[in-house]
Amino acid sequence: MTEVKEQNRDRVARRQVDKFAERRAQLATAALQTLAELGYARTSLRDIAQNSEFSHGVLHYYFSDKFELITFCVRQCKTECVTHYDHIVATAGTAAELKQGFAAAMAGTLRADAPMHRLWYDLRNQSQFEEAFRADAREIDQSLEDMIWRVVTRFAELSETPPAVTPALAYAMFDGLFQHALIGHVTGDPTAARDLEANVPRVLDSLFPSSP
Amino acid sequence: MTEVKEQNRDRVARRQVDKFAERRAQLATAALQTLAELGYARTSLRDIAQNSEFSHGVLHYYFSDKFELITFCVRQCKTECVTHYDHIVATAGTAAELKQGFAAAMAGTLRADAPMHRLWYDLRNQSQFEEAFRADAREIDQSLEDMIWRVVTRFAELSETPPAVTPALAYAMFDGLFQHALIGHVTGDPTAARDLEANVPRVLDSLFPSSP
DNA sequence: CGCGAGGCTTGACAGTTGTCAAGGCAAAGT
DNA sequence: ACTTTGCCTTGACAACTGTCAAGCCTCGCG
Repeated sequence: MTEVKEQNRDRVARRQVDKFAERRAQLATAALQTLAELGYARTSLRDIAQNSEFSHGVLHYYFSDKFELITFCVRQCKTECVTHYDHIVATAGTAAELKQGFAAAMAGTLRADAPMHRLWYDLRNQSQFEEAFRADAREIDQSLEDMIWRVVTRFAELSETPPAVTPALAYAMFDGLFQHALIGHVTGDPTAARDLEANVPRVLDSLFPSSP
Repeated sequence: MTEVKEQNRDRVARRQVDKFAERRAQLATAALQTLAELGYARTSLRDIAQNSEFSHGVLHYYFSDKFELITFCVRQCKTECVTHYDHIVATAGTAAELKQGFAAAMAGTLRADAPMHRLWYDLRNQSQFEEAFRADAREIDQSLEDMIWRVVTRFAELSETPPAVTPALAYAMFDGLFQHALIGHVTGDPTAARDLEANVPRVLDSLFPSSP
């Protein structure tokens, strides 16, 4: 009896926790969409609420303050960003295939998720001014570096050449490449994605001691 | 007599124009300092005025609105950023000297002007959200690209090897490199500047068809 | 000397922002 | 049927923002 009661209470509690987490995610999605559209500087809590189906008061029911909301958003942003290239690494059978697939994936996400990416750069920049964001931004940056490094090392395996750079350097170069393509793409350069797709293989090659 | 009068009036007018321009520059310097410290998102006109020796009303005497002030700042930012490497290009006598001088200059300005640089990245990011900044950001970006390209072509001359990349690609890579070093430096990584100085030569070499 | 204009301060305005308390409403529990 | 609980809305608050008009001070000119 008491046992049954407790079980019920547990189940209810768990359902509530799930629902709570679900709502948080839902609101975070609305927040991400708004942030990606307006940028960090111009996004208010009311803007975010208006982009969801709730009123502005809800945000303080699910998040303690604006920082917690945005931090939560950043973490969710990570999930969307990081997993993009891993299946390419897994499925590519040859070095050339990996190279081309990687370039195509970068150009693809540039075209498809440009607002998301510009938001990521915005938030990473904010972390230079706002200490509260640093830990999360650093964590995401690290997992992006890891992701790039998985591509590089897999390419090294397939082409049987050891890479000539550190993970950090490889990431810095691809990130610079991508960011410039993004700026071009967002500001209306129609060839930005194509140029990126053409440049990624060149940069990837340059990471290895060329011996022709 | 009328001639003398007119000459006087002209001189007075010119002096006023000079004084006007001087004050604008002075206020822009205060604004730049504030922006570099707080970031675009958190800088108000009152913050800027408090960082100068005037009151907040002055800003609307010298600038029509906030956008004009910040745009003016961005242009002034350019002047400070762009001229940094040109004397290295002019004075270097050998390829090795240029390579080392360039790396040292990058590491030096990273250490000395980190807040300025993070502001530049902030503003360039804003230009992805705020169309009003795009033209100026693009212009600065272009002159930075040109500056990098001067280094690269000079290096090509001195080492008698043609570069294997486009100006845009060269700029993207050095910019990525610098930006990651900046983030590291600002967020407390003590080796960021040293790593940058070590990596710049590698990247510079990688821009040329290596033939060992 | 008076006076007009330029340069700057002051104070106020309307709008926006993050925050939070009071309350409504429906579903679950008893 | 009554209460409790969780979820959400509403409305208000104080602080802050960009903007601008009114006025003060000072300097140079007639």
